[in-house]
Amino acid sequence: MLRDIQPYPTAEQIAASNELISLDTETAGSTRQTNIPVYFSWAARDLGSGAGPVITPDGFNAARRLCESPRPKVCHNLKFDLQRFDYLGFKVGGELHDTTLMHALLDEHHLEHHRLKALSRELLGRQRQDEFVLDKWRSKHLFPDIPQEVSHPYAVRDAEDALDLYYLFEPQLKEIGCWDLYRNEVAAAVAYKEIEQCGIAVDLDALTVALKKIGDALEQLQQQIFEALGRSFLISSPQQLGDALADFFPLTEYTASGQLKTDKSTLEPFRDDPRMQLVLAWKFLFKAASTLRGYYTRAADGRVHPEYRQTTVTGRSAAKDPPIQQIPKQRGRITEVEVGSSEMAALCREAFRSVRAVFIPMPGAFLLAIDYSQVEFRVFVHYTGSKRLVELMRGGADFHKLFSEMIFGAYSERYRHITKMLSYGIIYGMSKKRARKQLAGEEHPDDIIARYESTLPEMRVTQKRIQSVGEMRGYVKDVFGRRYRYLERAGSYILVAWLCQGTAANIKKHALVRVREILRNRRSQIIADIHDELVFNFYPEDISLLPQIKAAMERFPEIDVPITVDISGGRNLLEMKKVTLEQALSGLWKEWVR
DNA sequence: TCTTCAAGCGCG
DNA sequence: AAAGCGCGCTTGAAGA
Repeated sequence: MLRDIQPYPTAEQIAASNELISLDTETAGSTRQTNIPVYFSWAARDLGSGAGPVITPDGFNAARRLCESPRPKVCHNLKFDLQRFDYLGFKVGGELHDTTLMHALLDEHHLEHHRLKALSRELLGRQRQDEFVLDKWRSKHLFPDIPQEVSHPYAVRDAEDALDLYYLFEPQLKEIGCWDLYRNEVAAAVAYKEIEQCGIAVDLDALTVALKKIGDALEQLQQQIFEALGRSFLISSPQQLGDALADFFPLTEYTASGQLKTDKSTLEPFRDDPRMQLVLAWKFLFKAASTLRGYYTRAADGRVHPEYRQTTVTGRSAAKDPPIQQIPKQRGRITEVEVGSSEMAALCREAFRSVRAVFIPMPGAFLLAIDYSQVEFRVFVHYTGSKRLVELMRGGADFHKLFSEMIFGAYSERYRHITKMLSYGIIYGMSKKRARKQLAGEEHPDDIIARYESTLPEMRVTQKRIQSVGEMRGYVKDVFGRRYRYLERAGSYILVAWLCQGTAANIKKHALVRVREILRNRRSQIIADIHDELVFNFYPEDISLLPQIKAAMERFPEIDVPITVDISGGRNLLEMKKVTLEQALSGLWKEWVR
C-alpha cells in the first residue's frame, strides 16, 4: 500500500513566496480507463521536491494545497495533469505553464516528441535510467502495485526535471520572441481540455443501424467478388487483393516493397469493369464500417471524446480517439459513376452520409460550425506583400475566380479550378512535372503554366523568397513569431507549406482562446477543432453572442488581407447549412435544435 | 503473443 | 535531384 514517506510542504511554506511550482501526477495505468491519479510530485526552488500518494489524507491535502495555491504552476503536459486534478476535484490556481509546449516551440522537429525523459537526458544531462525500470513494472502492474521505493524517486525526478526545464526554456523563448505565442498555446491547451471533456454526442441508434446495413452489404459483396474473381481470399489484404486482381487486370504499378499497388487511384482506371466496381464498392464500405466501429467503441457515454495535441511540426492541432478531423466529407464519396448497380451506388451514398450524420448536438442545442475561408491561401497572399494582390483580396470577391480571369482572360469553372490548383501548388511545392500531369486534359499545359507565372509573378517570387530566407537564416518566421526551421533533409520548398499551415494554425488557436473566453460560464461550448473550423454545441440562449464570436475569429490586424469566416448550422454534422450571420440571428437555428 | 512497419485512406 | 504539405487510424504482414 502506498504511504506518506516524507513531510509535505505546509500552507505557511507554500504561502511564503510566489515562486513557480512544478507539479506532476502518476496514474494507475496508462489507458483512458486507468488514467486515475494515484501519486503526485512537486518541486519548487523554495520548497524543494517530493512526492506522495493522493490516496492518503495527508497526501491528498498536500496535493490540494499545492494545486490550489495562487503560485504559478508548470507541468510537462499541462492538459493531461489538469484533467487529473479535475478528477480529484482540485481547482488549479495561478499562472499555468507547460514545458512540452515550450520545447515544441523551441525544437519542433525533436524526434522524441518532447518527452520528458529524453529532454532530461539531452538538455539537463541527467541519466534517467529509472524510466526503463519503471516502464518494465508498468507493463505488468498498476502504479500502486509497483514498489514505492522504485516509483517514489521516479515521481520526484519528473517534477524536478519539469521545473528545471522551465527555467532553461523561459529565457530561450523570450529571446526568440515566442513568449506571447507560447502563452496563447497554454491557453489553447486549457481550451482543448474543455473540448475533450465535453465531447461530441453521437446518435447510437443510427450508428447501430448503419453498421448492420453496411455489414450485410459487405458480406454480399464479398461473395460476388469471390465468384467474379474465381477464388476466395482476404480482400482487405493489399497483397492478396493484388494477386487476385492481377489475373484479370493489367496492374503495372508496384509499391516500394515490390507488391502490386491496389489503392484507389490505381484501380479506378478499371472502374468500367463490373468486377472492379465490386471491389471499389467493397473497399469504400469496408472503410466506412471500420470508421463507424471506431466511433461506436469509443462512445460509452453516448459521446466521443477526441484527444487533442498541438505539438506537431507546424503547430497545427491533431486529434485522435476518434480522429475527429478526418470524418469523411467528400473525397471518398462514391457515386453511381464509380459503382455499377444503382442499388449499390445508393447503398454507398447512404453509408457515406451515415458516417457524418452520426454526430449530433446535445438535447436542446444545435450544431454550429464557423470555418475560415481559404485561410492558408490568404496568409500566403499576405506574405507576398503585393499591394495589388492584397487589394484584390480586400475587394472580398472570389479571388480564385479573379485570378483565373486575369490569366485566361475569361472565366469558367475549369479555369478557376486550374488557377486554384496552381496557386496551391506554389504553396505546397508542386513540381512542374506534377503540374503538367494535373493539366493532362489541356491542349497546351506549358502555356497555361507560363501564363500563370507571368500574370501572377508575385506568387513564385514569394515562394522563392521564403525558401532563400530559410536557407540563409536557417528558419522563417511567421507574423506571430513562430519559427519554421529549415532542414536540409526536408528541403527548402517545404518551408512555404509549413509557414502557411503554421500561420493558419496560429490564427485558429488565437480564435479558440478568444471564443472560449466569450463563452465562459455559458452552456454553449466548442466541441471540435477541425483545423480551419470550430464546431459548437450551441444553445439558443447564446445566439446573441454570435456576432461577437465571429468578430473575434476575424480580428487579425497583423495580417494585411481580410481573414473571414463562414457560418453554418444543422441538426447533425451531415446536414450543415451555410447561412449568413443575419440568417443565423433571425431564428433560422430553430430548425436545427435537437 | 506482442511490436513494428507498410499500405491505404480520410480530413484540412 | 526531386518533391504538393500536415496529421492519425485500421489492417495485414513480418519480425521478435
